Amino acid sequence: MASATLDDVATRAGVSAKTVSRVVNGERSVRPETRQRVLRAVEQLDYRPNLLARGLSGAHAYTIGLVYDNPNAYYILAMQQGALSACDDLNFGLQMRPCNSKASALAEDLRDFVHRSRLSGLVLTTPVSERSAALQRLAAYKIPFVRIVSAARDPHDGFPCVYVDDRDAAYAITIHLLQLGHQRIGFLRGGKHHHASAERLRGYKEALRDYGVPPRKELMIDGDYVFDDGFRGARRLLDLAEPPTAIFGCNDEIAAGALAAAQSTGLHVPYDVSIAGFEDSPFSRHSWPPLTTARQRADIIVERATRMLIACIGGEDVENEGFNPELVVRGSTAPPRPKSRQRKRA
Amino acid sequence: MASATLDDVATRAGVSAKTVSRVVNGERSVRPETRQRVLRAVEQLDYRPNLLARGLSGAHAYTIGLVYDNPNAYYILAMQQGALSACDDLNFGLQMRPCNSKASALAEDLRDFVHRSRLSGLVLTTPVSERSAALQRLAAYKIPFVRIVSAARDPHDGFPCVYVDDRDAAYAITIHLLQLGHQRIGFLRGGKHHHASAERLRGYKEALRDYGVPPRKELMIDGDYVFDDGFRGARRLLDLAEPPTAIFGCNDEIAAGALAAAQSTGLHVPYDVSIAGFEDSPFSRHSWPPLTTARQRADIIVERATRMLIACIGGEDVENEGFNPELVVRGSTAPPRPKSRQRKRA
DNA sequence: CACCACGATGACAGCGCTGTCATGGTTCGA
DNA sequence: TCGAACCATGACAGCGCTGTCATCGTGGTG
Repeated sequence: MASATLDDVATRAGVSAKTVSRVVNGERSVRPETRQRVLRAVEQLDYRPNLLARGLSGAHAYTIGLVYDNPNAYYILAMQQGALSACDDLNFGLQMRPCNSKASALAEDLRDFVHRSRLSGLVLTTPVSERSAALQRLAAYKIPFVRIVSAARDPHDGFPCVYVDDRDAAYAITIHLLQLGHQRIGFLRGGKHHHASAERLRGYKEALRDYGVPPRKELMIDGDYVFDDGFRGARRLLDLAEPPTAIFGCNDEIAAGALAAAQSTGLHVPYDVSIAGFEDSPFSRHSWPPLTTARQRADIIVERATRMLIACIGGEDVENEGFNPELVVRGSTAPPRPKSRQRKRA
Repeated sequence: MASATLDDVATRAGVSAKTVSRVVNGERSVRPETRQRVLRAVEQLDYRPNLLARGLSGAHAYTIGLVYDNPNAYYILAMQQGALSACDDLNFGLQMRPCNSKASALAEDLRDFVHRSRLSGLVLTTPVSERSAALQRLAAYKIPFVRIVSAARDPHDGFPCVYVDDRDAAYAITIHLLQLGHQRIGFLRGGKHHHASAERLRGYKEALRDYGVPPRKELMIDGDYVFDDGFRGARRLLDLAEPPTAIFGCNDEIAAGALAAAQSTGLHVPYDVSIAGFEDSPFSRHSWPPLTTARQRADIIVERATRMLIACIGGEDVENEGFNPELVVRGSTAPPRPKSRQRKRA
């Protein structure tokens, strides 16, 4: 009924409880032969360490925190899934924590969160992971963390991270639009305080440059990662004297807003205007037409980050790792209408 | 630095640790005067019980589990928010757990989850809360739980619950459509194994009956709570010889699918066909046109359920409580076109 | 060969709390 | 008036684990 304890395993393996503890925690100084005996006993008894006891006794609770501040439900859920799967696998607990990344006392809020539950460390997702002052403070508090950032390359700044090349994916999307024949491509930017949005903007600009298309200020519109800003931004673009023939939204929700704006104006997507998003959230699959976008496997990315964090906590050296989102072409992008038939509204 | 312990509080209040424990846990037998002294000390030291120690020592871990099996990200997130806010407030921990409600060993999976973390109890959300065989087993395992169910009235079945009157809300939505002048109203049903979907269907039928409109088999289509089924179902409805002038989707995602189907067929919503959803998820606000729907405050409902559960665990008697979703009218519903102009496609 | 360093292991205390039981004081009824 | 019943409180052990330190055996070194 009650699950096996360290002592049960120790008795069965003919060693002391402390030795079992050593094996379970992957400490070095155990003879391979002893280790084998212990592992066998662990398996036979289906032993699983009691997180409560571990936490009470040890220096930390063998539990990590997943910290997010994001309006995107699908994204958060995917991240939770990824973190949960890593934690389950490695016998760690998981605390999920929404937070306010703009709070001035962010680092202190997180510190309290960590101390209260004696957390072993944090996985910081964007945009929390981009508040560099807070990161410094967390490091000063000796709180281990792994962060997920938007960068083309390993930042090599001393903090472990998983980096996602948003620039590259935005570049690919823009190239896709250019290859379809679009020359006037609107860009709806998301969250100024998200580094990812700057990276995506960069990818967009670099693609234009490589195709010899001059960037135009009036085609780039600021906003937040929300539907309404996508809607408003797209309206502004479509009301221009010379409106864009394609719109690239900085994430799927923005793109969904743009799609709604186009439809509310009587335009047909993709015939009158092409629309692309970013993220491959269900949004992009569940609109009509479904959105061309960039697939980001948040679950896999966060699972990786979680494993890195737990390795760090265990004192292992870890290497930063990069991910590339991939282009997903769906029905919301098509070649522009020939000039003569442009701007015809239903 | 390190936070205060029971002993610190005890010393300050001039009592034993056990007495502080009694006060903190709301046990009866403490003199009001002593209680006051202790509470003052607790406040002064900003004492918060250590969940790890509590769990290790006590019969349970002062932590509850939130169990869900739902494809709807917004819904889950809202529920998490609600549970978190109650737990934070009451010094309980929270474990969030997706699960497979169709698993035959559901009760045993949950039991293992509870035992492994020594959870104090579970909040069961739909459809997990509707697997009555599993509920019986959980009760037999002596696992406390509070469930959220779809019912017009307190079920009085001995298990505590929060009940949501889906029937009533579906009735209101259908009446809204009838009052606009619709006579042929399609119904896209969601998840057969969700009791809520049966309740919503019931509300739909009862509204038709009260308006003297005969229900028609061919206008009610089965499916799951997913976009694709909404899309396919709506296509089937719109392809009928005499298609409906309004479609009621069993949740917002289904309705979004129906919306996409209508648009993909060249129909204009709401002029050619009205569409209503259920749930008030961002989906319903972020489509074009935004969806008429029924607002369900999942966060508030789950917060209430969580408080009930914790009260139960503390040995208090609790009363079941009901919630009514409310009708939200948006742009996706309008009077049907006059007969002569119907079925004109763009 | 004596000595030391080091690797492998175990004994033991204690993390912060609650459950159990004991204690002393008070109240109540016969 | 006395004992039973009861209330308020405290002493103490122990939940399952890890950190610290002690112990023992081994191999290398001068």
